[in-house]
Formats: sequence, C-alpha cells, structure tokens
Amino acid sequence: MDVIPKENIQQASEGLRAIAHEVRLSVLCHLMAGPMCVNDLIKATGASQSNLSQHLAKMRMMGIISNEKRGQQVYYRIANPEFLELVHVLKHIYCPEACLPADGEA
Amino acid sequence: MDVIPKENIQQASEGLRAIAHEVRLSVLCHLMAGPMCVNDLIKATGASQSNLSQHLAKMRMMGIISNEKRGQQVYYRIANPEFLELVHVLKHIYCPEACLPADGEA
DNA sequence: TGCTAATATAAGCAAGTTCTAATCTAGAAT
DNA sequence: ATTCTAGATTAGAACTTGCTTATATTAGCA
Repeated sequence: MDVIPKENIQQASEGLRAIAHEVRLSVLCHLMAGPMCVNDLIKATGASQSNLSQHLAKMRMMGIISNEKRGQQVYYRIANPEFLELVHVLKHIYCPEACLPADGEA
Repeated sequence: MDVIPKENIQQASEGLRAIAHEVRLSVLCHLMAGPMCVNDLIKATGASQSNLSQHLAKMRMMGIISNEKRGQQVYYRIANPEFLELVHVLKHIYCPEACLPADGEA
C-alpha cells in the first residue's frame, strides 16, 4: 500500500535513536513524573555528571527535552508530548505493571 | 516515583535499538500490511541483498520478526505484536495522515 | 573579590554499528 | 550434472557512539 515516505522513516528512526539508550530512556522515564534538576537526574540514573550532561544535550538538541534555570539548578522537562506518548507505550510494553501504579498522575 | 527497574530500562532500550534504523524500521512498516518475501523487501526498502539479509537476521534474533519458507521464497512477518504497536505509535507520530489511509486493515 | 556548587563543553580513545564485496547453501529447472 | 534463483553468512573497512578525563562557565555566597 502506498509507499512509505522515505523522509518520514528517516525522521522516525532518528527519533528512536535519540531515546534508544539506557541513560537517555531512564531520564525520560524519570521526567514523566515532572521536571527534575540535573543533580537529581545524576542520582536517579547513576550516570556520571559529564556523561549525563552530554546525553541531556543530545536530547535537548533533538527537541525532546527542554531546560530552564531556577536559582542554582537547571531543571529539565519533556518538551515534546509525542515522546511522552512513546515512552508511555514502552512502559506499557516493558514494565510488568510495577511501573504503572495508578495510570494517572501527571 | 518508585524507581524504575534497571533491567526493564535495559530491555526497552535494547528493543528500541533493534528498530532504530532506517532499513529495519522500513521493513517493519512494510510488514504491517502482511508478510512479504525477501526480494520484495529488497525492492521496498532499497537496501542491498546482503545488507537487508543482515538486518532481517538481527530482528529475527531479537524475536521481532519470524520467517517461513514458501516454495522458493522466504516470507517474513512481524512476530511480536508489541512491536507492531510500537510502529503504530511511530507512524501516528511521524506520518502526517498520508500513512494511515483507513486505520484498520490487517 | 575569591570560592564553591552546579552544569556544560572539548578532546581523545574504546567499543559498537553498518556497509560492501565475496563466498556459501539449497532447491528448481534445464 | 549443471546452472539458476533466492537468500544467508563472513570478513573487514569506514563510520558512529559513548565514555572518561580535563577544562570552562556561571551564579550565589562568604
């Protein structure tokens, strides 16, 4: 059925690559619950400061997350609701209930 | 909110990586419409025979697709309905209506 | 003003991915 | 038997990613 536009495939695979990494996916999962500052993300993900910062930069440049300075901390949030949807589906697929305690808690 | 199991993150990111490539994603998109043989997938994706075969092998080993010999051809199909769901969401996100002609046509 | 905490950036190496070209296998057809 | 077709496998080069270490930036504070 109608050929799938090559450009869309390209963009979609690029988007997937942007979240197809343990640290980055972990960040997104944590950000689902609301904005967090870098230091908390370091603790949450277990990545090193520099490493996490680089992963954040990558997702920032892809428009997946955005940041905002509040006092001494920089807070990150999910900027693109579509990625939130994607992570939701992933959670649904890969998390055996445990991850979805109430199913509604923005 | 409750810590996300590291193992799940790991599996999810591995699953994402398995489809985060133009050729592999293209294959999955085409297989959504039903099984196809390798030769048709070569034409559909534009990849070389060897290259496509390698991508198919990777997804086969991840349990995403399965194959079946019919006469001289080997037919591939999506073996894991969860990945079908994932691709659906991707299409929804990245394809501007054009890709979803009727929305129901297994 | 100089220090410290919080984060970003840069450089370089190690590891992983993807592609091409060549070879291999199995079944059909001649 | 040989040849053809469909597809898989292997090897290695080229490219990409990810990590570590070191350095830069910037705001608040003493």
